[in-house]
Amino acid sequence: MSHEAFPTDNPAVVTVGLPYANGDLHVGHLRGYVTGDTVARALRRVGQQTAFVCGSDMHGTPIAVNAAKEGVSPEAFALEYHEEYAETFPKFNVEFDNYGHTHDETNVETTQEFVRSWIDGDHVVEKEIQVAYDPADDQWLPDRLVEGTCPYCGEDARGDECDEGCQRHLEPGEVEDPVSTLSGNPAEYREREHKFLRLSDFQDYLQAFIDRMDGTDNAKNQPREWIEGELQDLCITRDMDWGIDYPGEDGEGEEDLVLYVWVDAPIEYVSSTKQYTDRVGEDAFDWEEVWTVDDEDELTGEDNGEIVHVIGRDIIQHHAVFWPAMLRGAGYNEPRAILATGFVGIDGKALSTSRNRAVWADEYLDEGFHPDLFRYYMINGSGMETDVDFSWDRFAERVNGELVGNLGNFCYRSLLFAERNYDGTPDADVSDDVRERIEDAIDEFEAALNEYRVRDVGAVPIELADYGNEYIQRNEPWKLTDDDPERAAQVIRDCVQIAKAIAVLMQPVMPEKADALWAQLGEDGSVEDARLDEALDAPPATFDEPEELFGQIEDERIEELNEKLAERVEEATEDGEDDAEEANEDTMDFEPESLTDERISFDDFGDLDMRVGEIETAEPIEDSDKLARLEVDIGVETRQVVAGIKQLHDLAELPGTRVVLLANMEKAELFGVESNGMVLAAGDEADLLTTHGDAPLGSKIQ
RNA sequence: AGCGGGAUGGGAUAGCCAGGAGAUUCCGGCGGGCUCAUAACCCGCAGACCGGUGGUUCAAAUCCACCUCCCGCUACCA
Repeated sequence: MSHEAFPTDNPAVVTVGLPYANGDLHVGHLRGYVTGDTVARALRRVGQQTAFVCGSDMHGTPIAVNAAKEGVSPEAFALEYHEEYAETFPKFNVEFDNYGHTHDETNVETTQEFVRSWIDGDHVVEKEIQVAYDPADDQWLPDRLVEGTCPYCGEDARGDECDEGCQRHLEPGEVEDPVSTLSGNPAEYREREHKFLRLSDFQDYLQAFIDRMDGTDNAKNQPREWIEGELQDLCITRDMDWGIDYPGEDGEGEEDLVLYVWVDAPIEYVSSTKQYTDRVGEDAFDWEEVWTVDDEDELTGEDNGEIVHVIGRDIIQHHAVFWPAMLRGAGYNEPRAILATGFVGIDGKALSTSRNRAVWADEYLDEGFHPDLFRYYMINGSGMETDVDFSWDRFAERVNGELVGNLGNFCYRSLLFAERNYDGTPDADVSDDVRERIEDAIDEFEAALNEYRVRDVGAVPIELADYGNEYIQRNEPWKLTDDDPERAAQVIRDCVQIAKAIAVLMQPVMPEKADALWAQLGEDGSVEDARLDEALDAPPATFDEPEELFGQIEDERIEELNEKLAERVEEATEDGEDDAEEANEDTMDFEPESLTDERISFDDFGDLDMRVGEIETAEPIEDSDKLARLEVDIGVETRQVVAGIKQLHDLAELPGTRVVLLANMEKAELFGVESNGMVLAAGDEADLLTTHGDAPLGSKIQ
């Protein structure tokens, strides 16, 4: 938009959101890294100097908690995952120029420099807040280090959110009956002074920034609510040992405070670029040309480097609000674009690691599938912004149909025909039509990249192969070899040229397969080093017999994989690690109330007039969180009842459900609606009582 | 609840920002062709009036309003 088209004279940095070193990688993570890698490769294709950097996110309370559970240090715990990630990414052809982590020396230094800049610029304020504290262990308990009871719904809740109950976000100090996640000791709240970054200092700046930033619609629009409203101060410190020390004034009295992970996490983008420069030298890539601003007043000037962030759509605010403010406060450059990808689902349902409804990175590779197939599926499956569903069925369908049948088949039949009849590229000129078609493909590649239409970038070679199949079919060179050899040579020359163009254009999405095709054409080196317009240069006059680029995935394979996945999900459910129904998780920790000692007489029981009924209608009561208005047929008449079950049941499914109704309950009026009776239900989840058989409506409970 | 994103032939997806001849591609169905090629490839047909209701316009899948359903975010979780 407001930016100069790629390639620019400045270097670019492409980043992907840091993986949190807390668990194995699955296809959901991989989508982002593949997208970022493809963007970086495509930028290089058009001649943009580009560094692709990332690193592991090592800090934060979840890692501290999980490390404690395993009895290892947070650093050792996180490092293990860090190394796993560093090894896994290249296996998916995600090749970072530098992959660091937030706990390394570079990031500690850079982060502290940032914070000092904010302090010097008077953007940091101090405030007293309530923090949970474990007096027995002399331990502060920020964020998830404390758990207790949700003040809103009474469910067990973590310190930061009511994760099992009402899903509400909880402020520090809100959780009732707090206990330490680490020791289980009861906790108390204490006043504690913390540091805050005054985001409102950057309000005007952010408003201008969001207007000139490029990227996906969600990334450009979602932050507006915050940026155009009142910006709260961001608490940037935590009472923990694990993290980067708050630099403070002369180190006095601040040594027990570390920085909030969302402070040092994005700064790793800068640190990782620095490390890249340290390794290759400033002449090869100068991090300062990208990250620092030559002229403070010229943020949008042409001298600044191009920063492109690829993230998941759940961390937009952090990258489009906090991060630009952090950069600005330290005198750094701003992002040119933020690309927020959608989520990945499995077989039409949400991916769930606890239920093991996931396809793991290692699993995919262990099954022997080529990484480029996965990359293709993720990039070409749908637009970057929308959620994409992964299923082995679809995977096989797309690989077999689009890669094997279309792209692979075209290249194979063309090169094989060329090799058998001409020993390589026929001696003829490329026809004008084909030349123009390839030129169009190159133009579309560049245009799509400049608008961050990554899917369209990936579609270019496929569409070219489509054209190729059509072209070869229409001209039937196999009929011409005898009748019109010159014409046959011409057609095959065109086809070989198209195959070469495909190799160049498919490289960002399928780098390894592109190289394989490149080699089959008899080209030297890697297609990675070929410029985009080399797609039009003549291929070598001779090359060897080609091989099939992609192999069919058999139906039996897919059946196996589906079964494996289904079994795994079932196992995870049976093991009770998690359950099919959200609510069942509560059942695990459920402790029934102790029994009442007081006994009642049979006559007392007889006072309760309970009847079998059937729900006829169920509709929500406006302005109420829980209440629903039910009409229940109890044989002799139909009763209107108000019941607190709105959140706990799908009202649309209730009509037809048999229930037990206390008919002689005193009448009540709730939210202006009369309740004439009471529907019996069990527990906090209001599990409705029903009949086992088919007792007629109106039957008395006795 | 507020904000953001989405709802398109049987399934999956594009188009919407820059409104215009009853809409893309893939899978599936039907009918042809070809045989160089991995039962691949090519051509043709059937099938959606583009979540619902209104509005703007000569013209709307595309703009506006309201509604329904799904997903995300809502600031000191990562």
